[in-house]
Amino acid sequence: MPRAFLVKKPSVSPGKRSWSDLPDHERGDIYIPVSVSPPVLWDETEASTAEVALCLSTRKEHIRCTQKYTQDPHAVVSTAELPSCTTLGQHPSPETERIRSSQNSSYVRSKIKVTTGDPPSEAPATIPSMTTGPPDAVVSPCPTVSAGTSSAPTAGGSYVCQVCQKVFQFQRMLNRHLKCHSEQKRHLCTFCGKGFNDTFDLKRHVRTHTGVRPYKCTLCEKAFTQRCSLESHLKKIHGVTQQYAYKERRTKLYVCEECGHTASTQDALLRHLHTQHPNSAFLRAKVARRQSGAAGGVVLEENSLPSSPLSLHSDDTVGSGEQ
DNA sequence: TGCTGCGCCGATAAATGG
DNA sequence: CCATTTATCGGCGCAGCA
Repeated sequence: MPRAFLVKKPSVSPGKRSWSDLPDHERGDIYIPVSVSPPVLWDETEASTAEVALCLSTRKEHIRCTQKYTQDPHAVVSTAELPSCTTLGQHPSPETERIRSSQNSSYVRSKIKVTTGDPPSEAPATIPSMTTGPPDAVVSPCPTVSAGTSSAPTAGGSYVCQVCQKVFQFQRMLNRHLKCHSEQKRHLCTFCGKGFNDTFDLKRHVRTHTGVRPYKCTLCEKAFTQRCSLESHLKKIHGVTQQYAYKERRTKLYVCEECGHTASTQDALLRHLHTQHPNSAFLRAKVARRQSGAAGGVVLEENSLPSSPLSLHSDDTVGSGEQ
């Protein structure tokens, strides 16, 4: 999908970022952590999170740590052999908390994409009130309000975002798009406090903290957090181009975010979880969801914490595969 | 049965480090 | 400069709900 509507934004050195010096609208979608505390879902049998801190003390150290084990064939093959820094859901030690807080200033960086379509010169952090759109298009409401109150599409059959004037063919596309303008429904990383509009985005991000790298190169020992990174590596380093049709879905990989273990089927992942992580948040969430479904859809607070990476597990690796 | 939200995926931008 | 990492966001499948 071409992204011609994307434009570059002047880079800002993350190490020099001073959030207090920036107006809200320039902070973009970087969440300013208020109180980031992980849920109490700790597995006492797991190793100390001090090792996490050691791995995450700086970005450089973090990379060194993850690369060290990703280049170690013994480390990447078996999930149980992964370093403890890949384990989620452990009680944060003071050291870990210190590292996390330090990361807020040195690790998080702005990656704001700006859409074209004649947006306001200074995109405000708060969504402006609705303005008049093109006469033949349905105008989106303020994203901070309900995104589903637009009427049916007009003869043009288009839905227009009033923030950036982008046009969508379907209302649900517009609703989805409005999230990127909204301050609501942020999914917060418990490691660094960064916010995301999508749980999957948060899940991917958390891998940068945990060291989980599900996508492993079969030709060398490198591993990656994102599939596209692996495909890029295969193409550039090994000259292997994946043969996929345009928009063809790759084989789904079921990832255990507890340790990075991957499975080709949901059943295999569940077996792994039952044997290796019987107290995992994912399994607990699965049980809780079953119970909540029986109780009328009440979601347990523990599994609905938006800031918890563990909360991802409830719909994470299973996700659509469960659907 | 259609609508909607959620989650996943992929394309791609941008930053980083060797 | 290039490989890699990380982040953003549109597209889409699926399940739940009215």
